[in-house]
Order: sequence, then structure tokens, then C-alpha cells
Amino acid sequence: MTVKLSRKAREGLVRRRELLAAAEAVFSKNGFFKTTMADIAEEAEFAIGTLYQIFKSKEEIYLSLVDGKVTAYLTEVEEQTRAAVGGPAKIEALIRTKLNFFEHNRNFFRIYVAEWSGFEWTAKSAFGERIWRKLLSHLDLIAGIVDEGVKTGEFKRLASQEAAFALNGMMNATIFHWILGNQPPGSLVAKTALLKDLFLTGIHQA
Amino acid sequence: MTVKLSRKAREGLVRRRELLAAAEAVFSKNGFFKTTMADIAEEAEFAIGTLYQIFKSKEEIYLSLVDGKVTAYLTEVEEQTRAAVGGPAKIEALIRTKLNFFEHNRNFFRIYVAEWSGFEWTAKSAFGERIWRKLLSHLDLIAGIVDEGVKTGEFKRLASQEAAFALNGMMNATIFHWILGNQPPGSLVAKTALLKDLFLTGIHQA
DNA sequence: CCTTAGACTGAACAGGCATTCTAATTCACG
DNA sequence: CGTGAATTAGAATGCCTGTTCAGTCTAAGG
Repeated sequence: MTVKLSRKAREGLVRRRELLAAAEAVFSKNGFFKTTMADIAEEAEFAIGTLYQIFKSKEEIYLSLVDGKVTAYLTEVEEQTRAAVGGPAKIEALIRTKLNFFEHNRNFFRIYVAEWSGFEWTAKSAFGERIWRKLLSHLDLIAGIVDEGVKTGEFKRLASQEAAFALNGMMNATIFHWILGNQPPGSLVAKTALLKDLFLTGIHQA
Repeated sequence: MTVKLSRKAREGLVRRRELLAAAEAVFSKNGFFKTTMADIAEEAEFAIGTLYQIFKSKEEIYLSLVDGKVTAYLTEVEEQTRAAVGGPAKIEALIRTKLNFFEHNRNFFRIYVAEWSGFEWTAKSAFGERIWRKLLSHLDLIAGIVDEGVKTGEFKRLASQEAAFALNGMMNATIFHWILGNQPPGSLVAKTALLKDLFLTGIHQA
């Protein structure tokens, strides 16, 4: 009985994962509004009805997808930055982890950016609101790193929130540029040094 | 006759402007897809039918709006940066102009960002494509400024495209942050110095 | 082999919304 | 004022798409 239940459950999870993968492919290509349940069903090779057996609405599919990925991303960043020691090293860990994550989740980046710009969910459901809050709290984490560096004297005395937003914007723009140019794998994370240097010391000739 | 025609034309222009202003208000609040023609009509105090007399579709209203604003913005930036002399001064002009523009076009910022993220128009019409190209060419302008500074030795030797994207991302994120926090007027353009300093010399303690 | 519970299917349904259409209204001009 | 051309209004149309549901299939248990 336990065995039977757990196999069912396992199969359920596999189905769920497959569906989310298909949804990611379609949503990242066409955005939330221009994606139809029929599109998702076709990509996932399920019937439309089956989708409703796994999730209760289109919105729930989308939000599940976003929540899962965002959580995975944030977890990774948190671990890596905690492991690094010292302001510059933490900044570098942050940049490297972010670039690495989106190098491996190229498609998801469009969804992530859309979520950031807040346009898909202006009228946020409770679920969407939760994701939004996660993204914002992530900014606090970055600000925290800057703040700490300021306290230790590693960094200039400046508004850590502003700096955190700026750094985040720099990283997003860089990823965006990389995706636009359809660059080969490996080349995004290689920009870590460039970004770190830019953020730490600027472009001005010393 | 000429007089009569020109008055007609003038009235037509006024109507058009009013409609676009209303559209901006609604689109910036709810995004393209969640805005209905009825919403626009109500905000503009026109009947739905009248909208179709002025523009031929919802899409055309949106794109007209975006094109007009983006063009105004780009023109302003180009003028200001051309007027400034020297790399750092041009950078400052760019930042100041952008912050100033969006301080006065707070609502439009959400539309601008959405357009940047490319999510509203994944399947671009010829018109949408044109706007997209304008935005990209704007990045070339920024890259050009950096490039020039590199040549004169004012700036470090670095990839100007990357730097341009990074700077653009920094500015967008800063504006975004400012709008989120619902800051009072005057305070956005005041961040010019902070951004300029950050971009030129970074956060690292000298 | 049956039985039957649960999974699967996709056609049908219902609501929403861009667009169109025509009746009512306005207005220029005589 | 009278006339008709131009303009406006908003009801009606038709398409699109999220969701449901009644029937079909599968396979485990007897």
C-alpha cells in the first residue's frame, strides 16, 4: 500500500515536472497572455483536460513555474553568498551565481524579467504577491552585503539600497544582452570578472 | 477653405493627443493585455466607436503612444549628450536626461520597461519592430560615448557594449526603485551624481 | 476473464472583448 | 430655421480561449 501510493505520487510528480517544462518553453516564447492552454497541452503532449487534472488554472501553472524557479535561484544565491567571505568575494559570488543560473535557464530569463517589470501581474493574486515579495527580499540580501562592506570600510559610504538596485539592474542588462546576441554557453558566466570590476571600481581610468 | 481645413486638422490632433494621454494612463496601470477598449474609451471620455475613428486598432493606439514617447525621449537624450563635452560630462548628461524624463513620465516608465523586456510584443508587427530598433540604437549611442572616452583615455579599456548595457540597466533599476517607493518629485534627478559616481568609480573604497 | 476506480480525452460551453455597424445627433451653411 | 453631410455613440457581432464534463480507456484486483 505504501509502495503503491508512493509510486502514484512519484508518477504524479513526473507528470507535473513535464508539464512545467512544457509551460516554461511556451510561456517564455510568447508570454503569459499570448499563450493558450492549447499551446501548453500540445507542447506537453497532454490533452487540455489533463492539464486541469494537474493544475486548477492557467494562472496556477504559470505561478507554480515562476515560484519554483525563483525559489531555486534565490536559494542558490543565498548559499553561495553566505559561503563567500568578505564584501568583494560576496559580490563576486552573487554575480557568478546569477550569471550561471541564467546561463542554464536562458528561457526562464524572459519570464523572470517580465515578473520583475511587474507587467504580467499588475493585479496580483495572493500567489503572485508572494513571488513579488521574494524578489524584493532578494534585493535586501544584496543591500545587506553592500551594507556590511560599508561597515567594514571595504566599500564607500553610500546608500546600500540604491547600490543593490543598480547592481541588480547591471546584471539583468548583461544577461539580456547576452541572450539577445545568442552567445555560446560558457560565455556568460565568464563575464563575472567584468561585472565585478565595473561595480567595484567603475569605468573611470584610475 | 484653408482655414476650415486647418481647424479640422487641429481639432483632430487635439482629439488624438487626448486619446493618447488617456491610453497612457490605462495602459501604464494595467498593461496592454488587461486594458480593454472600453477602459480607454471611458478614460478618454469618448465612445468606443470614436476610438476607431482615430486609430484603427488597439494595437495601433498602443504603438503610437510608445513610439511618440520613445522618440521624444531619445531625441532629448541625443541633444543633451551631444551638447556635453568630454566622456564624464556626456555620461552625466545621459543620466540626468533619463532621470529627468522619467521623473516627468512616471507612468510611462512601466510601458517603457515592458517594451524593453520585449514581452508585450514577442510577435512584433512592423511598427513594434521599429520601436525595438530605436531602443537598440539608443544603446549604440551610449556605447559610442563610452568608446570615445576609452579612445581619449578618460575611461578604462573595456567592452563598450557591455558597459552601455550595464549603465542602462543601472539607470532603469534606479528609476524603478524610485517609482516603487513613491518618491516626491525632484528626488529622482537628484540621484544623477550618485549614479554617475557609481558608474565612473564603483563602490570600492579608494 | 470480469469489474471497476481512476486517469484521460477533446468537444462543447460560456464569458469576455476587439471590432463593426447603423441609428441618433451635431453642425455648417443657405 | 431647414437640410444633409459628418460625426458620435454604444448595441450587436463574432471570434477566441479558459474551463468543464460526459464519455472512453487502462490496468489492478478478484
